[in-house]
Amino acid sequence: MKNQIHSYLNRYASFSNEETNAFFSYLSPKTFLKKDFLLNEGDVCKHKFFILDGLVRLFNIDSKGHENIIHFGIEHWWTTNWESFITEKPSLVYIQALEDTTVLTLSKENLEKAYMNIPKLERVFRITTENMLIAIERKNEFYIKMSSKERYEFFVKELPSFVQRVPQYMIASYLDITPEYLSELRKKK
Amino acid sequence: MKNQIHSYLNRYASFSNEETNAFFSYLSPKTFLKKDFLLNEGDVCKHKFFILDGLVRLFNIDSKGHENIIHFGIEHWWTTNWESFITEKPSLVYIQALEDTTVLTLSKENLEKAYMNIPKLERVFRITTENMLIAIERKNEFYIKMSSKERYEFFVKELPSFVQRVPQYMIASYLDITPEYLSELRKKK
DNA sequence: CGTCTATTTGAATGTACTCAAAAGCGGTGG
DNA sequence: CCACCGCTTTTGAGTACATTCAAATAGACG
Repeated sequence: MKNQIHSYLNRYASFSNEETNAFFSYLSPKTFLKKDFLLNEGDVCKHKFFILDGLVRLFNIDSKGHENIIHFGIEHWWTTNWESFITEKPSLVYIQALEDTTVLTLSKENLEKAYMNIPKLERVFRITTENMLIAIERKNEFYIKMSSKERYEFFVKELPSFVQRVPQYMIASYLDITPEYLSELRKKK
Repeated sequence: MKNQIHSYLNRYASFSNEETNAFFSYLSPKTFLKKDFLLNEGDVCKHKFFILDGLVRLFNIDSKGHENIIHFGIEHWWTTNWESFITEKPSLVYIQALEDTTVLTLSKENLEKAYMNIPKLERVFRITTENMLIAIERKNEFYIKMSSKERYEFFVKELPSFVQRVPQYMIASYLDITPEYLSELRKKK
């Protein structure tokens, strides 16, 4: 698990073992059971989570009481509510484990310390944030142009493991399709 | 114009006049006439542009020959094709001036030099990239939930200056509405 | 004033949603 | 091991939202 962190850091700058260890010391492992919340609506999101094992969803509940899934998170991904984490305002979303999930937590406090002690980290996080930006924009461009059917087919093709692990109505929510209509689409195909 | 840059840099770290000047020396002004392209599809995007005055659009052309506007850029905003700029792959999009536009260009080469000479810049760009990420996610969440009508009303309310300066069919494109339907919506209202 | 571009209008169509109800499926207790 | 309960998925009818295509009208600019 330290390996994963080491290779993550060394993608965009070179870190000695000491530096990796220093960074690692800011992280602490935590386990959530299925249905546990990593973050509740209304709370300030004080951590980034590096998922070692498991699956989470980030969602909100709208004025009609409907859950809207915004992201999934899976092994080897960082997940957090960026907006709340950065602005330190109460979260509008929930993060919930869909399976028993083990994470490394990185508190905002520790992250700031880490930036101070290992300035090279700024570069790593600058670059990985840029990459996320690209990924989000690319996803948007695809999704906006696609019909519901195409979105679903794309999802199945790109993320087959999610199709196995996530109930269909949650996939529908993520793709902004009603569960009824997704069911129809699957039949037609 | 150096003021704008100075205040931009000092939002997230403190820069001396010397450092600001050093950064400024990496920038070079350039003027584009209305309809000129800052970036062509197929070219690698080698610059970030800080818009001093004017208005640009970033768009692609889909398989049916339709233009799809992805972003607008306006005074005091940075604009670029992130994906091409970062990956150095040919751009899938165009950036075009909708008015006569003056920018400061920052080449990727110069930006890398600047990171080397003024490491604090990593922090500034890390933070501003995070802020962009938040802005994009927030926009998505809003837009996904909104009907065409709501999207248009939101746009008019949030960005009234664009409504003045951008032709209606381009606003339709940006909001993913056909120009015909946007026309209807405006009538109904 | 004429030409080119942008906007509006209208009819027909398609895509996706709502609501209600039925069917399927998995786990739990008897 | 079966029966039941709760949750997920499917089915179907009716409807709303938004698109396509074609054509008319309006506006901007030389």
